[in-house]
Amino acid sequence: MKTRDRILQTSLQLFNQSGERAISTNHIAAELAISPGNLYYHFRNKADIVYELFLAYQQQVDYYLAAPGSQPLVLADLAWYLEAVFDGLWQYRFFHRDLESLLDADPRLRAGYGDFTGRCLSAINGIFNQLASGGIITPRSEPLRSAMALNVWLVITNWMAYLKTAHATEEPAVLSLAELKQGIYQVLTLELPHVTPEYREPVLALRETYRPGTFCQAAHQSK
Amino acid sequence: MKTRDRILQTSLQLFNQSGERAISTNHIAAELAISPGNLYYHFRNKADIVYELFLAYQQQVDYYLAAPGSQPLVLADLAWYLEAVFDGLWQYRFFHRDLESLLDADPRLRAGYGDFTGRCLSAINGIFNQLASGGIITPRSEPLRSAMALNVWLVITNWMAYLKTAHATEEPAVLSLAELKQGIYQVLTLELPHVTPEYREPVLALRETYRPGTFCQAAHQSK
DNA sequence: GACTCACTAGAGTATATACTCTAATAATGA
DNA sequence: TCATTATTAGAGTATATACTCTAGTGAGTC
Repeated sequence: MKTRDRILQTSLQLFNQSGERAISTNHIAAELAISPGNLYYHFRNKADIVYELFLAYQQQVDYYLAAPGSQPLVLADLAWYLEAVFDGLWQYRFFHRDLESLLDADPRLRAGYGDFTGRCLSAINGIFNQLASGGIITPRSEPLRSAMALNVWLVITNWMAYLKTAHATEEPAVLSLAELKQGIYQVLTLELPHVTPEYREPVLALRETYRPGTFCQAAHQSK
Repeated sequence: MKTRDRILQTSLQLFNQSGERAISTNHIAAELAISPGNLYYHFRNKADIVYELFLAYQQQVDYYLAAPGSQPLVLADLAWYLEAVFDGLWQYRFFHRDLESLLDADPRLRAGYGDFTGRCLSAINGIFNQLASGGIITPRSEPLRSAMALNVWLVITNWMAYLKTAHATEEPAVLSLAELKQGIYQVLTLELPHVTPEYREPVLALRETYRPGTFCQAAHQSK
């Protein structure tokens, strides 16, 4: 593996573990057993590493959240979307911790992240739309759908911080992918009132899969 | 005003402005035109300042979110609660930015914040309960009410980060209390499906008050 | 064999950070 | 009055951080 890629990989791992704030370029170099000079040969500065990680994050989420087109969605699709988003969130989980400082340090990142959020929101909106076509949720007016999509986004992106700050007993807080995915329970709680009567039972059953305390993560695959 | 209080006040102001990460004890001392030694005479370390600010934050929110007792609530009460919570959030807005690092730096804060969140969640839960008594929202089972309360909390505590990261055009992002309170629009969107038919119109009207883009903030006072 | 060039080591720099120490001054109370 | 205590200034320390600079090394090419 090329040094440049190893730097990205190790940075991501250390950032996820301890937060970007706590990890210096010297830490990264030390972990890789390379010299700081070597690291700075491959990256102009720390912000460039973060930015490149953002691009990878963005690419992954964009790919999985690709517009569902115009075909109606079935329930398994909903589960699949949720799993995919939480997977992405998990892999780049350092990112949503003090995002504000990251954006303050890099205007490219600020602009890129603004666009990224916009695409995510309209993707969620589109998914709502196609879930309505599939008869799973009742159709809503556009402004309401947008506000709902934003709420979903707010719950998704804040769920991890909640777990690591309000719930954690350990010091520092550690987290597993399974715990993170309990956030899906919260998202489905959010959508529940909008589910059509005939789909209420199946959605409740799906939701139950992610109930906090339940540590069986069934594989929800489709598509 | 006593130096100790001036340190707290200025720290809060600078933290809110630029984030705790970017503000050193030397910055605080410089802003106050006192010596670093003087600052450290009043506070053992930076974490102690943060902790004391947390105690004030906690006290304020606890006060305003005090259990609504057992009397039913009217719509104005709901508006009042939302305004109060967002006011508290605004006044100590540095806090929910990289909260994780703050908790990592101080075990007292971690423990205190865990309890605090618990109290907030059960307060929200209780408010739901009394809104149901007041005929404003339809009664729900306890587990559903808890999950709803958590979603409300997640939206509230993440709304500011959303504004400052996804929406901001300036660099660094600045924010006004009025913009922040547009988060109430999101919270009411969340509660809308649970509102009883007879209260749907009034709640929609209240919600409209906070619609993003609308910059008139009517004073919602009661109690 | 000389030359190039991507890559690497490692010492070093300027600056910032959290925090300490000593000595001086102001307030207080007997 | 005078001693005690609270408060302050200001220089200083140890450490960390992001980043730079120079001097290579080794694999390939003509």
